[in-house]
Amino acid sequence: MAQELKDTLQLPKTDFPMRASLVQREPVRLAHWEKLGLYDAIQKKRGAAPAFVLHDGPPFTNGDVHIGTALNKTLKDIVLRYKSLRGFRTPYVPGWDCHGLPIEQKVTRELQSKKLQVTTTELRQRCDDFSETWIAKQKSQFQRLGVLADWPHEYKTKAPAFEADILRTFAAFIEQGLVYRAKKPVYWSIPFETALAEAEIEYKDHVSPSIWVKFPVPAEEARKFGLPTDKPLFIVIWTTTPWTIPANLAIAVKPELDYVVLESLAGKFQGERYIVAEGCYLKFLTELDTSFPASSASPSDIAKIIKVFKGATLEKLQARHPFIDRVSPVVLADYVTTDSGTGCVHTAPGHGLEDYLTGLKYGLEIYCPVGDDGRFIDDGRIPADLAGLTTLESVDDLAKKRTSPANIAVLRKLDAAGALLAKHSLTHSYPHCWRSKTPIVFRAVDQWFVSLDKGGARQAVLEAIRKVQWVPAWGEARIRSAVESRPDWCISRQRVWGVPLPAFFDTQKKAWLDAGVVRGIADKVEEHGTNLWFNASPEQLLAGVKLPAGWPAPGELTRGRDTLDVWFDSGSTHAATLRRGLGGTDWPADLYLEGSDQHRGWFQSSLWTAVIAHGGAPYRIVLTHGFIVDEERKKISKSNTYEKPQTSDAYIAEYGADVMRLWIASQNFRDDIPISKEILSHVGETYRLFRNTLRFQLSNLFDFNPARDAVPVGQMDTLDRWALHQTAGLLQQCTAAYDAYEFHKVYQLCNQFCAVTLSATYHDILKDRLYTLGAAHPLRRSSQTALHHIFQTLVRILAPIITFTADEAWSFATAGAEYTRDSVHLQDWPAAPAEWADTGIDTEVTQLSAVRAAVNEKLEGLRQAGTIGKSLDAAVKFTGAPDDSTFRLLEKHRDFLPEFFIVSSVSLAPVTEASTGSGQTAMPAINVHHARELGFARCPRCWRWVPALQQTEHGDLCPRCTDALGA
RNA sequence: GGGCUCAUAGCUCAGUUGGUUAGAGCACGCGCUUGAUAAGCGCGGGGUCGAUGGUUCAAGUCCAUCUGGGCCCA
Repeated sequence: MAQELKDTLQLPKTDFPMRASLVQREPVRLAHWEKLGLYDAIQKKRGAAPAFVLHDGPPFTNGDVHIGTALNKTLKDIVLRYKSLRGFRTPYVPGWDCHGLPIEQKVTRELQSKKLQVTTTELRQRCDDFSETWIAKQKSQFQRLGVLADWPHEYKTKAPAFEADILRTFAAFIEQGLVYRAKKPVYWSIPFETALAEAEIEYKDHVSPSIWVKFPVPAEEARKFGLPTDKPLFIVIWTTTPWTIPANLAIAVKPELDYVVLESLAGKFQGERYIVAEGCYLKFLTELDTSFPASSASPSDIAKIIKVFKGATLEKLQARHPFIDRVSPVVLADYVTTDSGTGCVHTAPGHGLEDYLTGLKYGLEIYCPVGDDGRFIDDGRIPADLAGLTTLESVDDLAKKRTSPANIAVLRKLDAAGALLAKHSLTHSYPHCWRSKTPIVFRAVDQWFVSLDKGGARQAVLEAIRKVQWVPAWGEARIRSAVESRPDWCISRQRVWGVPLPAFFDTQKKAWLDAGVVRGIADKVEEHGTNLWFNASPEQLLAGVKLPAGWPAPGELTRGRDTLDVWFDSGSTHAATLRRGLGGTDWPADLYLEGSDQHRGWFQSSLWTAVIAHGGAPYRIVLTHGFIVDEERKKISKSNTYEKPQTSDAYIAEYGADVMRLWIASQNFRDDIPISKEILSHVGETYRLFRNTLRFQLSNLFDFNPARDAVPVGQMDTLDRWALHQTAGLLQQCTAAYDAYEFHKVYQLCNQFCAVTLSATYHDILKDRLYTLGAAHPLRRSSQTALHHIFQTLVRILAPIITFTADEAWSFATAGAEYTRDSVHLQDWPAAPAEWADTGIDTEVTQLSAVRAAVNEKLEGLRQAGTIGKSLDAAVKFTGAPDDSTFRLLEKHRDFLPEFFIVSSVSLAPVTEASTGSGQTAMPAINVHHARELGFARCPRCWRWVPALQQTEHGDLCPRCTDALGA
């Protein structure tokens, strides 16, 4: 009997499964899209539309896609899918960053472990293979995320055409006279006679000499700077690399630090005065006199402070080198500390990066009297007896903890000059060559640089920055400070896996570099790749290239061995893709979207190359995201407890792509982006909310054909019009959020909309009329019309984010099947007709909702007391003043109230004498009872309690159900 | 150490130009329903708005300092 009645209801029906099974089913949809040629179909559809070009920052091709990279690619995909729905043509050419040390190093280490010796060409080939392998893997991992892209037109920085464009960009730099050659200190391996990168350095304990050296301050200098002149005055420095003393060109002090003139009162240095930082003088005294402070003597017994002053006052004081006849001026540097040494730092611009930068600032020579072989060069400026001595500590030296010949000789010189105040041994962490295991030296070698100020380049870049829209806005300050503070760009690397820097050298080792020649070589590279540079002779390389006047004959030249900084590769991506119009792109890009670390990286390298070579920024908008952190907001790679999965695939395998995409959308990505099991499980809940919301709508539209059954908005029911009004609001707010790239707002808005507006309110109320009315009842059709519109709106709002699920729901809605030839991603962004908006209805329903909440509160009391179960068991009675606004509103919608409150009856009792007095705004009093108490009977079909049932062939039914059955 | 940046319920987010008892969804707890059912509904508890000091009649909101994160430098 009950079953028979149930069969007369219009119960929801759909094949759209409640369970998503994303992990299993997403790959099937991917294959379906592949078959449809979805990317091409979207491009074709928008073929004539204005373009929105997002230029892809290429991921480095040396490992699996990290969750952070997945975040980046997914954000790009969300942006593009949204823009595409909005009607833009959205070409997306993905890129791959292929060159660089990490790959070269991995390959080299692998070769080493196999004890293989290979040629440069072979090494490069293996790097190429390595990169290619990861490109294939990463590509499938990106695709698994649902990233839609023009994979056939992808760009690779190692592709010959791309490499040629890098060289052409470089040629533009040369042409403008920005490229020059100068020395810069690098890590240097003496046994291999090669520069090393940071990654090729191993830090190990090392025993070094620790020496205190005094630099005389001539009396006339002391006078100029207001220092006492009656006794000998020295500035004291400390170092652990005595061999760099011959290259000393300055002494650095910290401007805001206090310094003292200290007079020695005892021992062999009695009567001498030393300048050291105040914070260092006690320690310094300990070094001078080993009996202090172990003895009972107080510091004041062995030294006294004559004067105290700020470091800044010493700037440009000219001290003297201890054993070479030249000055050593005092310079100011912020990195000076009192942690070790004397606060007066020995500065040799040719032997240290900080020293080098200070040297540049003060116009000091980048002086390096040490050759490729690690030996002092007889340059006529260092003492002749030092020439030829090596700075290398042999394996034997290291074993016996002996120091290098160069160190020993310099120590002797210092001692002979009376400049050596103290000498000890110090065990500290020191960089060693990863292959020879010997200590490295810091040594200035010739490098190629780009002048960033010549021709006003820096100003032009700063100007270009102003014209770009930075999101968030602080990005502008960040890149500005990076651009303002960066020194000239060192573009040469002593590496193999990269684009060769096409310079030639004559027999005198003079460098030859010319824009036209570089272009000529670029043309050859475009055809043959850069292996040509490593394999061909200079004659072959230059064959057919017009040499500028004055160049030596090709036969007298050798080719340079440097490669270009990989930032030059990445800085050329816009030229090699957008300017070539690859995949239908244009220059400049509308959008660059990367992590905030790229302000100093790719955003900057791209900006310099674009401004210098092409006169403007390569992007109109730069959007940045933060970094992924764990539940404690610590960087994910530092998670200490256990090895957490960090690859995209590991998360996909557990949650599926749509949940991961929804997680990404849920986060305000401008800040740090936390990830944890808890967060993902909450996102999973929201995913189910969205899925079930769509499913409810789908399942209740099973018999609805919009062409046949749709009700014009003007004839729709009040509640349905309210729902449309709400939907219009949702659409308007979500559109604004998408336009501002604030996807987390879309997430919050949709969440609220689905949970509150729909599930708890609209859908819940609708069930009665959808299920129990006759199929074609106008009210039922009205609601179905609204559901249809809402579904169409919601599914498209969600489509850029949960791409798989939205497409799946779309297919069921339009074709009644899991897959169809059409796709939600080929549709247009929804539009809310003006007639959807009805502020009057919205205001009234909002007011009624407040009453509904109060009614629910009362019902809960009955439920807790065990009087009623479902709200349909209840009858509600309002008692209030007839002129009360709420009461009047209730009267106006009197017939609609039972349905709205989902109860069986609502009665309104006006009380003429306002018993409560002044209660103008007071809610009418609410009384709830079981409908049975009114003598009502329950209709077995619709479960509502009514005053009387009627006999029908289906048994006793309420009048409405009788009508519905046409009985 | 420096530059930029973040800090509101267990989680993710709102909090307009400083103005009543700081909001939402989810999660959690207690029920209901069994005609969205590995679903749905109702009610409820939960925050001294990172800390301290200041400006103000009034501060989550403005200022200073600090603490703890993040990115980039050193």
